Amino acid sequence: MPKSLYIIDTFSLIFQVFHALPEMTSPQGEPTNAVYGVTRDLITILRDRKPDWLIAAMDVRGENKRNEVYEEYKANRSEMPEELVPQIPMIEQLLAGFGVLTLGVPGWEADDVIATLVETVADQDVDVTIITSDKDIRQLLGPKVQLYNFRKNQYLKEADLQKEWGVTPAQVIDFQALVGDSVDNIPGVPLVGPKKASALLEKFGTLEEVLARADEAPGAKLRENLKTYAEQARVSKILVTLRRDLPLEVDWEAARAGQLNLDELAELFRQFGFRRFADEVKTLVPEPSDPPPSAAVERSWELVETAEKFDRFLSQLKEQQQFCVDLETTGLDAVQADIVGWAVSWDGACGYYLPVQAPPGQAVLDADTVAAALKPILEDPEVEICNQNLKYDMLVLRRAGIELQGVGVDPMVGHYLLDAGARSHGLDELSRRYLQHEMIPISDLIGKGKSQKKISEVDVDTVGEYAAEDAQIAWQLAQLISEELKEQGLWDLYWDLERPLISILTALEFRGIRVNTELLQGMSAEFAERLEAIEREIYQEAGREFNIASPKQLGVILFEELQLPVVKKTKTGASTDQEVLEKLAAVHPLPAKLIEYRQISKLKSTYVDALPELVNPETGRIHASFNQVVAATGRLSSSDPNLQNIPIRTAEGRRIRQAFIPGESDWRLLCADYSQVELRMLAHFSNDQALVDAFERGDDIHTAVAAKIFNAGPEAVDAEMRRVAKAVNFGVIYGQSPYGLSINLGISQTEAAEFIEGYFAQYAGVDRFLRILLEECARTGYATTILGRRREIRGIRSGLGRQRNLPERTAINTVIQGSAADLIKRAMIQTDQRIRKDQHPGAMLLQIHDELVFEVPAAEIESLSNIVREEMESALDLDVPLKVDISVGNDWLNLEKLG
DNA sequence: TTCTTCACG
DNA sequence: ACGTACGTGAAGAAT
Repeated sequence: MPKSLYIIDTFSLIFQVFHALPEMTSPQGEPTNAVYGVTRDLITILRDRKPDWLIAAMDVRGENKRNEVYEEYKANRSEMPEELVPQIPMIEQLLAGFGVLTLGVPGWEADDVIATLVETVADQDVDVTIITSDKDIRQLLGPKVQLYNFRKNQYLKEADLQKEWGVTPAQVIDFQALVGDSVDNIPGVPLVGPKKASALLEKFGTLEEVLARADEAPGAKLRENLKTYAEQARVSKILVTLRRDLPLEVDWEAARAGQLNLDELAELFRQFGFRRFADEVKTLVPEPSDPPPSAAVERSWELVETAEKFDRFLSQLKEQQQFCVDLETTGLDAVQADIVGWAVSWDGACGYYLPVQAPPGQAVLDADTVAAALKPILEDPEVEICNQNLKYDMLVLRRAGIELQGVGVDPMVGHYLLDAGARSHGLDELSRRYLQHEMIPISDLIGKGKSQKKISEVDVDTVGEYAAEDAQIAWQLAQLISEELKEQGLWDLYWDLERPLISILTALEFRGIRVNTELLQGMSAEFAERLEAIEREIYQEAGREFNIASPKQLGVILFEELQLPVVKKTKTGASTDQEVLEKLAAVHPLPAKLIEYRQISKLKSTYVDALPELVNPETGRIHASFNQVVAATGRLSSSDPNLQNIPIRTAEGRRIRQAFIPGESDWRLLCADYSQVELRMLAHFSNDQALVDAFERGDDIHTAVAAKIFNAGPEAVDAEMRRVAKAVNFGVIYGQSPYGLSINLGISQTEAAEFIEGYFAQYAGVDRFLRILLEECARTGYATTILGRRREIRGIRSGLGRQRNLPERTAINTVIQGSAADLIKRAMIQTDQRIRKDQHPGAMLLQIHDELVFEVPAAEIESLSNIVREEMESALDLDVPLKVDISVGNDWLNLEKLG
């Protein structure tokens, strides 16, 4: 059986699908029709053709070599359509996800790459199919080479060429040289089209023969042209001749078709909004898939399970200034997990595993002995320790009485700075990406589903191999990512900001926050009663019982049975969200009750009932996670539970805050929040005089802006004017559109547009800043914050209208939100340093984007408040003052403002 | 697992 | 003509 090679003429395919398909957009609003078309075609090829190899030939930027022969070559090519430009990188990601090898040679065209590939396999038993609509490539046709046009679903073989052009593949070049090509601006010979070219070549055989015997051609004008334009025909021939000898190294293993990265594809499809492809691609992976080639470094590992081995290990470890520690533990929750074993590596090549828990009959080290021996090393600030997600290990160690000091490079956190928007910063993904190494899945050890084993029940050899691999790979990644951080100018941001934050977050999570569970249980009972009462009223109004929590069933009640109007739709049906219910409340009593039900039920299930479940029985406190690598803007996020979204906006919800209390009765909570940080950032960046002045005077910023846009004195600003100004202020930070503002304020789009115009007229500096921001982002491809944190943003248009698309809004918001995140991170570090230097008993408990919460002995409120205010207000030196408001109380609800 | 809804800055 | 502020996490229903 001959093998089959499919080669995609990538840009030919892209242009075809782009023009064939209607406009489509991703959930983010980026155009996706070409991406969609390419996806569909790739799936079709892999599913229906099952090629052995699949290669995408690309044009690569660089001086086009054909221009050296003929300046005008492709001179009349128009620019790529605007809607297609952002789709090219998306398609590149897609090809990578499908595991399609892409090949290109700078300065040469995809056609030449294809010709070279065809030449490379010419003497082998390989059938080649080239996916293209390009006629130039017909010169490659042969007994084993065919072309395929996807849109026409049409193959073109050697024999078809004879029918269509009346020439043999060997004559294609001469044929095109005579005919020319207006698309590529190849001149050819005037008066000669396909028909005449075909006739001439049939009679004379070759171009040279045609030119030599021009006198024998029919027609006076034709004879003259063949002589006059002989040289032009020869140049044309050079232009259309594809190079078959480009320097091309083909990695045939990488070119093997069907090596899909399903995780990556799933993520891409989600991003692009291609729901139906997700399942389809799963069927394309041959089962079982062969593991890809292993890492470049030869790795080995040793089990350290006896006292003698441990002594030898320890003396070696003491020599190391840098190493990686990875703990295997009994659980995922770091503040409840015990150590099962220690994996250590200091060169990526050799790894060690020290078991302290194992199945009966297997030798282990004594847990306390190991911890005691390692403690001084881990607590030596001169020893640099790295690991993937080091915060986890630090938390487990804290519980074992060890406070790790020398935090080095955490590849996860480092990678977050390199590519904040990456789908994953996980070890598996980084290993694939940086080391081309597929890691042992944890499920190989403990299985999955309900038959999962505990890791302490798995034999030490199996766990050891797995654990040592983790430590070794993390060590290698730490080296590679350090280098890349340095190359990209992100090292200082890592070392001075994110790295110290790892320790701070560890301490904060370890400490946790005390919660009054009795109070919450009381509220739960109260809410339960109220829900029952509202439920009865709802059933009465609806005329029957149904599941109120089901948007689908509720839709039936509202829009079919009660015949209320559909206000807006979701993907799956009529929307029943709060905005809709508020509108419907005007015409029926039921929606108002639904709003109340939803509110109480949300509070009960998400907070009142969930929080007590998360109280750690050992500490009586909640130890939430603060994640450093989730938010693409640089913010932290919180989970298990999310303590950054505890209700405050409604009186009913705010009551939940009463349950958050200091750890001791004579302690208090102290909350410090930045006043208007994002608008201050905007003022700083834009240096807009009016805005800066307002902050320097200490004006209420919304009132000041209202006065400006309504052209009134500040004393004349009423509540309504201030409300409008506040919405406009928020809008600026988000890259507002008149539509968005009109919805927010409940006014017409025309009015909204006028407010926006008014704002930018008064604050011309802001207008200028935003234009420059977008211009820079379009040029560099990144939004960059005040401390140099970067987020890749694709799809910024260079035209600078005020109507902004998603990438533009994202860019604006990322710079502002991200800079505010930089600010508070630095404030956390400064404050933490001061607290430790002054040996202050106060402790940081929470960070909520622009706010820090501490607990402090009542007697030390003033001292802590001074530290916090000073450090927060001086964390960055901006062109506007920073203002911090501080309040103190016995719980998180009843706070009184200080000073 | 995905969708809808809603809590926060 | 279309869809529309930025960034998160969690619960419950539907798939």
